[in-house]
Amino acid sequence: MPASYTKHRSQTRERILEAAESVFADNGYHDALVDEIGQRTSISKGGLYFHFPSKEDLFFAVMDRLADKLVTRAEKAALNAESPLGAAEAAMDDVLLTLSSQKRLARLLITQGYTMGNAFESKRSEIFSRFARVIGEQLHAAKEAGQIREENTDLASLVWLGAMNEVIVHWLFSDGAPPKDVISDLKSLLLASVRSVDAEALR
Amino acid sequence: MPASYTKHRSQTRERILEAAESVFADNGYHDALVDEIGQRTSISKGGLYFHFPSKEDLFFAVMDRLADKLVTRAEKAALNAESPLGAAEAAMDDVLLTLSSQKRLARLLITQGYTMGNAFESKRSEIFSRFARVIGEQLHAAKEAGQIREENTDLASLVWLGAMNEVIVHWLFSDGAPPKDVISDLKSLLLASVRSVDAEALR
DNA sequence: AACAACCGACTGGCTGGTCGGTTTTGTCCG
DNA sequence: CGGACAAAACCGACCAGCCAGTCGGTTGTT
Repeated sequence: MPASYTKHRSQTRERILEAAESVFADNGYHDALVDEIGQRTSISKGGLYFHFPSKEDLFFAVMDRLADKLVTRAEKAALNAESPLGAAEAAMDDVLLTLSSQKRLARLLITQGYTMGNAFESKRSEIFSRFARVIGEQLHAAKEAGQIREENTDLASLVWLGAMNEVIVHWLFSDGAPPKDVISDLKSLLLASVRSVDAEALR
Repeated sequence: MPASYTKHRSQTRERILEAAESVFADNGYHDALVDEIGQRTSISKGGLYFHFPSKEDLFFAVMDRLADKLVTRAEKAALNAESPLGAAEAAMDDVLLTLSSQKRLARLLITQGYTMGNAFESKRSEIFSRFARVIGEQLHAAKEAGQIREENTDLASLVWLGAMNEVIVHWLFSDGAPPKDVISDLKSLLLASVRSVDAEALR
């Protein structure tokens, strides 16, 4: 296989992933038609199946790519913070802002993890675990630094994740109400859930 | 229509709902076969379609029935509490215990709201709103009573709901680890998220 | 020539829903 | 009481639409 193939090949893969993302986001896994992904890509069904063995694999690739993008962004945002707790807050902020500015992505990421029957629920779990880990690491560091009271940082990161998830879902379903101040309220709620009494008194 | 029909009629409906609940819980909406519901009920497909106009309607009926049961239980549990915040805690406790003792129900309720394509996501939203309202009412009362600091009780109820949801999902996907002390840790996290500083100091 | 990349008409399995027919249940009357 | 009648309840073989995946063939690249 000549080397220059691989470049063009990955370009095409990317084009397909892009189109698939939007089709899955619009319709959900079941109602998304492989043919429509073909149309938006101007690649025939046969072409698609040359690059991805099945609709299912394509979907997984889309989800992974999406999670990569978000986690990378969030980690980068966390780097600029001064304290561990600040880092956790920054990561949370970044994810909330990103998702709330891209309704389609939010819908895809949150909603569609479930949509493929029992055999595939684990994919949702896998991706959410990645997010939980990012938060969890910061919380753990914050505990070491005495910034928080909470012992169970793994649980706390789940709580944060779940709360963020639910707030976004709620926003997804109710019309396009932008969660301006909701985000800051949410942050103070979650910070309060873990912050130590000392730190609380300082406010 | 003779009056005595209706009794037998609702019995049969109940039998169908029961079987449908278990089939949907096992397989998810899409992979659940109407024929299998028929088999478990010993009612033919035609019989099912006499009682429910479509698979979709049957699913909705199952979800509504489930939500009814849970909300009723939770409200009852809340009645026995001394304070509003205690009531919120009791309701949370009840739901967590109920769901964690019935994995299949939890899976159905939490997971399957999404599984029917974009047109039906609102059902999930509707049911979750009912739960949020139960929590929200208690939190609001707690605010009036000065038990909590948080202004935005609607948001707080979403946070609680989302956190509970995520913890349960996590438990669903990781093996059968029972969330014994996790529940009490979760409760203290959530209470801390809203409790006023005064109350905190009293602990 | 050889192989990658792509094409698109076709098919095969699947399953919600239908419908003409059968059985059961309740009612009415002689 | 019983038997005739109607409506409800139920049956299950069948149908029709849908769509992921296939495959023999074509085009482009090295």
